[in-house]
Amino acid sequence: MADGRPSAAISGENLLFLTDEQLRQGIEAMFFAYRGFTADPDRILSDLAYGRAHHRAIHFINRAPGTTVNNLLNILGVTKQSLNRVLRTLIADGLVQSRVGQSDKRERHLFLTDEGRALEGRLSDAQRARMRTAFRDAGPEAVAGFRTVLEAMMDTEMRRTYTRLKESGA
Amino acid sequence: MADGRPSAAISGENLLFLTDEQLRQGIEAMFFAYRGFTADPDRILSDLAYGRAHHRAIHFINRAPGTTVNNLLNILGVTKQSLNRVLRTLIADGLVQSRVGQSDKRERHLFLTDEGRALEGRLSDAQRARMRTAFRDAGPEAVAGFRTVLEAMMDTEMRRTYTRLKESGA
DNA sequence: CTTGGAATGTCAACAAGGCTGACATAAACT
DNA sequence: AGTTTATGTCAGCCTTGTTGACATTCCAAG
Repeated sequence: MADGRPSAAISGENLLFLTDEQLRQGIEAMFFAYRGFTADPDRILSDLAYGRAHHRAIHFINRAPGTTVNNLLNILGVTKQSLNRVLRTLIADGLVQSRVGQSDKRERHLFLTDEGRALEGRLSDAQRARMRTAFRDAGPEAVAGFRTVLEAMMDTEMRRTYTRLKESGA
Repeated sequence: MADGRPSAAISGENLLFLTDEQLRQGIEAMFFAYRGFTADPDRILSDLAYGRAHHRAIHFINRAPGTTVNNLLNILGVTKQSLNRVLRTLIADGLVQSRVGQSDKRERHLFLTDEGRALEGRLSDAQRARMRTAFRDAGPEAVAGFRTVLEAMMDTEMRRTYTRLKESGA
């Protein structure tokens, strides 16, 4: 618990690697970087009376058009009631379209309208711009390391979801 | 905006580097990893009727004992009113002590009590455990890249704060 | 020294977005 | 057919963000 001392997990080449202080720096880096990560879309959204929750819904509907509410729930990791509130406003505002499933009429399939896609574009452009600058400044090897660590930090469940999306994408 | 195409910023060695698809994977990795990052402390906190805001306050008071409310505000990036509510409960519960400044009586200097330090320990232990596993699995070079990218992703202001904390720590 | 403004922190009220509970509808199983 | 399970919606609560109003303290100009 005291700083400077190497922490519990020491094995092989990691002798002087994982001090509590270094872990804490990693924690704080995550905290401050996440603020930067969300800052640009947040600015756009606040002008529109939307929040981060709307952004997340729009992002993943764009990523997997026709997805069901239930599927979106698993990706986002919130309750269906919470997601529903957000979807309701997006549908009312004409950014998202909800179609009753044909094989299973309990399901609603979600799509972005043209207007929804337009906002999605604005938001991703802003977020990608920052990511692009950061990636370029850091260089390809740093980016590879960045992704490796982030993947290792996810829960197993989320890593599976992430991987599935990744492979469906490219 | 279409995937597969290399994005705007192309320069030198980065020829095939920054496609929109890769940037989007970075964005999604951040999203899913941050969930994992906060999951363990969140579980502990929910048993105690505290939230992430309490965790953040406790973390940085521990990191910089005697800090003022105003200073904490700049670190956390929320309004003083919002922080104040959290601090009030922590003080009422005896986890944080607030002392009126001696040179400037408007200021309140914040300290963790023994009980506060105990909770801080539980929370950081949980969060560090995950970070340690991720770092170990990823290896030292990946960790270096991880930190480089995160730093590049911060706003200038936050990067300064982060660096100041980092240098005061080790 | 006093007075007006700036800095610091507190209290109150509101909004976004988490949560659980209750419920309607459709499907599936016995 | 009748019960159980899955999906989605509506209502209400809690945390934590926000702005507005205010008390206290400091400091600088007169």
